[in-house]
Amino acid sequence: MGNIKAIANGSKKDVILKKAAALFRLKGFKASSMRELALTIGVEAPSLYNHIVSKSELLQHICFSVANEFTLQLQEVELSKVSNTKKLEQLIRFHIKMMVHSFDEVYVANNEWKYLDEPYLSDFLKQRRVYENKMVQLVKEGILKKELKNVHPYVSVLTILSAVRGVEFWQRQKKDISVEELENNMVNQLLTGLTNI
Amino acid sequence: MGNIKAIANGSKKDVILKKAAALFRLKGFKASSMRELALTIGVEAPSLYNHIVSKSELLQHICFSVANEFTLQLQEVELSKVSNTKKLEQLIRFHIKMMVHSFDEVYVANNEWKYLDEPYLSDFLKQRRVYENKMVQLVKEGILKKELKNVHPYVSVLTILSAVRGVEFWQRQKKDISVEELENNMVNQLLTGLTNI
DNA sequence: TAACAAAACTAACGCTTATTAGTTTTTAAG
DNA sequence: CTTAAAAACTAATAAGCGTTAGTTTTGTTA
Repeated sequence: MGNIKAIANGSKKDVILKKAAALFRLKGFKASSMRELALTIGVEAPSLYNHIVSKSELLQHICFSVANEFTLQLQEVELSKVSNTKKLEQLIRFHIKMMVHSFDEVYVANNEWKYLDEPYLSDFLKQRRVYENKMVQLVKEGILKKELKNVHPYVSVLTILSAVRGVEFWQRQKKDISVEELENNMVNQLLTGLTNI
Repeated sequence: MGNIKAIANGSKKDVILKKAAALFRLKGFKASSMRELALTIGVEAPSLYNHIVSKSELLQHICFSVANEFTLQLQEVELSKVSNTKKLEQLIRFHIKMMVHSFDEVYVANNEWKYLDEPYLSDFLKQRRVYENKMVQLVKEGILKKELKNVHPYVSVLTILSAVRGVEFWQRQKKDISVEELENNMVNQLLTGLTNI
């Protein structure tokens, strides 16, 4: 039929991973068939198995490469010598940028992780829990330093992490607003609110 | 094997719908089989078809009953004679309450609507678009009345609607914080922000 | 050009799926 | 008790799934 075109500096597996992320995002992991994935690549389904181990492996790779990117960025932010408010702002901006530039992958990690097999499922959830707890810690410290209002730290983190996922909807009608505008508006609403006083 | 126990004031179909919402929420629509649904009800899979038309019909019913509840509440809020800020607050609180009290159904409507068949899929998306646009209008008016900051209305609505979905995470560890506390904290963060000044 | 490895192909397997057909059991009314 | 309807059952179907086996084509190096 055809053959898998490797992109510059990327293996054929990378091509499969990219197409898989796009398909899984669009149709969901369970509703995406290996035959359909192969079709978007221009190859027969069994040919994929010369490059990958299984369908599950694709999901694992997508979920953990996203999780690792977030974990890495969090570690970097934690080390930086700025206020806790600024740290939270940096994280919010990073989340938005990830949603914009790696939309398929982030969406899949956010919405399809439940189809991970063990032990990957437990590992993923653990990594996410650690991430959340570290953000909660940032908020707690910000409150102690009087930078932040006396909010419930966990609810605050949960609100932030959910809010940034709203970029998903922006993806569909990105025409009339730039990434910078999106980012600034979202950061402002989360940090300083919507109302005048 | 068994038989479907109708709950007080509800048909057997209602029982199936309730169990379907719970299963679809937990495993996702595509990964939920009619056999497994039947098992949770205590009946063989083909027996379900004495009460329902198809698996798709279950999803349609769940999605549209949720969508209609939100649409109805929005109409009520629009008619009330309070400030636009208060209208938005009422809507946020309603979203949180729905996430708390009809979690399975709202989650399914939020996350599994893509598996709706046509023409239901288009109808659902249209109804959601209308809902979003009406919220955008509330924000626009609030800005004109100087109640609200000069934010980008669409980004603001998208942030609010995503943020309230964060209640999903609260559902897993609801022990150490009450619904009221959750609701007040989330409303405050969205309307007045996280930072001191 | 010969030889070897990589990667494509076709065919098929075993399994699961939603759903239908046909039959038996349960429930409710006269 | 009889009867009719409702709702359960068993068995089976056709379609789709991820994946494997075995074979052929393609690409690379000597």
